[in-house]
Amino acid sequence: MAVGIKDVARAAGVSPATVSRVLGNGPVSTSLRERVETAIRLTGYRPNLSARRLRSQHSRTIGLIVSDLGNPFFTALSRAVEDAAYRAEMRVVLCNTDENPAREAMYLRLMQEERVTGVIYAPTRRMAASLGQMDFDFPVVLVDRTGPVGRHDGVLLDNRDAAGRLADHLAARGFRRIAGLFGNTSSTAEDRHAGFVAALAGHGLTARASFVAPAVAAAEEAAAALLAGPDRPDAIVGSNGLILLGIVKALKAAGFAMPTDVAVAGFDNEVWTDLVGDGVTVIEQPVADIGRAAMSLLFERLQNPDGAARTVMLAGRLIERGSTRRA
Amino acid sequence: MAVGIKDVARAAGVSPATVSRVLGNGPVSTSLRERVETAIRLTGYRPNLSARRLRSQHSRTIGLIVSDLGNPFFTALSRAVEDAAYRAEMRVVLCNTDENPAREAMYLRLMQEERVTGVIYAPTRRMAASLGQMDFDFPVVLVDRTGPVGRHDGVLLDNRDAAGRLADHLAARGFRRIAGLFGNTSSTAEDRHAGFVAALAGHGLTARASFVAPAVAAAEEAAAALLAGPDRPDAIVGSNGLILLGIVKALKAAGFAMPTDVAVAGFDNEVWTDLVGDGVTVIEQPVADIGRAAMSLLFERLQNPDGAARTVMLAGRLIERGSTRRA
DNA sequence: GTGAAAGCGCTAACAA
DNA sequence: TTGTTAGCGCTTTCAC
Repeated sequence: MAVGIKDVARAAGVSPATVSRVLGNGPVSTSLRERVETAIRLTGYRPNLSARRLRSQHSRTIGLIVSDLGNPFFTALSRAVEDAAYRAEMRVVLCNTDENPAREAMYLRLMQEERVTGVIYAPTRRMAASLGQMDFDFPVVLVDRTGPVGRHDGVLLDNRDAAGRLADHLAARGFRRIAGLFGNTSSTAEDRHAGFVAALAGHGLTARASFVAPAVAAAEEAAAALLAGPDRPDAIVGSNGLILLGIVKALKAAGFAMPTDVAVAGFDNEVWTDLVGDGVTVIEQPVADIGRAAMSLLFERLQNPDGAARTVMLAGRLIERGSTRRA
Repeated sequence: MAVGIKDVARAAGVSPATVSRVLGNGPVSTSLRERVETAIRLTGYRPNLSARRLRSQHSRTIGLIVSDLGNPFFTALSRAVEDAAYRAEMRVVLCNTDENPAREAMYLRLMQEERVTGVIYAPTRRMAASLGQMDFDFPVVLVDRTGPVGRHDGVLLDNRDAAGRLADHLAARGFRRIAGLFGNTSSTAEDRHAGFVAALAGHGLTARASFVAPAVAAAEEAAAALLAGPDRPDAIVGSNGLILLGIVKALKAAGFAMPTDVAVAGFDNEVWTDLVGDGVTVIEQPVADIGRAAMSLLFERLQNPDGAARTVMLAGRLIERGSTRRA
């Protein structure tokens, strides 16, 4: 059957404690360490992580709870987090909630049962509301989205600013009948909406904004309705990469060309955005920086559990492409 | 401090064993069960998974080791696997190796230490070669790629057939100077290469095939070289979605139009493929089916550990689009 | 149906 | 530096 620490100890002629010290880089003489290491190799011993964690009371595991792995933003984020964790010799449990609060709750419970060291978490708006009443035995760092004020650390894009710059850009290019599709599950989409509407108002323009499920199909449908309806917009904005894609698909299906018939712009510099037509104007997010910042906040919080909650805000970058060129 | 099973037992006036039975849906009278459940709620008790796993000797965890989460094929696969696991009340630990054998080895070791119930795994070609000498205490199901013959269950696209159909399609459309870029890390790319070359030979054509890193930048560079070199191909094929994207980007950068100057086709029906120009001809993989089949194989193997290794092969679907239309 | 007792595999505390 | 001992929090006998 499975070989345990005692078998290794016997094989090396030492006590289990010494084997344990070798495993944990504890103080062991070189000669014993070598004997133990050979014994480990010979027996094919693999330490049992459950036992280690139970005894040592720390899991060296961080939970990453994202809302949609089908969204390249979150896959990029995951990589950055995993990378940082790897360097810190920690494991990452990756949880995908599909913007479903029930799954979020399930995963939060799981994280508690796993006794994780910390969690990095992009909550839905609905779950963020309940987050205020919940207590966790580990620090939680929110990414991409906000939660109850002052309760958790967080890393965010400056969404209002970025959306405002998008609005300014469209207004400056002479577009006037501007519509926007925003996700209906995140604080982030709300913030982008607010920044967008406010900036347009500053130019004396009224935004035609609506909230949709942050998914390609839903956005495509909503965009098709906009295009078929009366008073067709001359520009449409999407609040994330999936929504933006839906808009572009709807345009294509309806046979509209991109800057000429309707201008398009949005968030997330996804690979396809510079491939379609003359490219789609987007706000690029510093995704890797967001992931790294979240990990830093988490580690700092572990050092200093009682400091005040901090929110790091990063700036987006406007990439102007053909889809908003003015005729 | 953290509340344990004993605290709950005390609060409910029962023994720890009874609380444990409630947790595990064991035989408990309704009245006691209710008392225990209230006590759990009142105390905010969360069972310690490490302790449960240690004692019960099963982790209810499956490991999913994929080679590139930046590849939509693998994110789609992950969803299918996670979905099936969720229904089976199992957890998934998602591991991304970035086609790096060192990371694969690290994760395989981790899976052993976690005492996972089973693993679903897309190995690099290099790691697949060493897989024959490795022994695991859990079943391994290979996905998308093959390993040592007869050693593990597996789920695969019928790659030779699919690549052959792509070749036939191009030949039938009258293309003659056909080049192909294939990934250099997977058995799958090899198989596609073989099927492609063989099918073209059947039409009396010689394929100009080369192997590149399965990533956008590498493919873009290789494609640019093909386009700039002598005897420019009239069609280029990419062996997966990332490579295909690189090819399309190179064409765009060089100012070539898609069916007219050079035809393009490849694997994976990614979202952008029907958006660029008149669409890119692709082989679509039944990704969700692949994931489900892998989970089925895994569960069946757990039931019947000694049966012969099985390989499930699924057919791809050719989607003809504008990028291979003949002038 | 319920409780008492043993022990999963390891590491931490203490002693030597 | 090394070994001995105890016990992390739970589930699983085994009695009743």
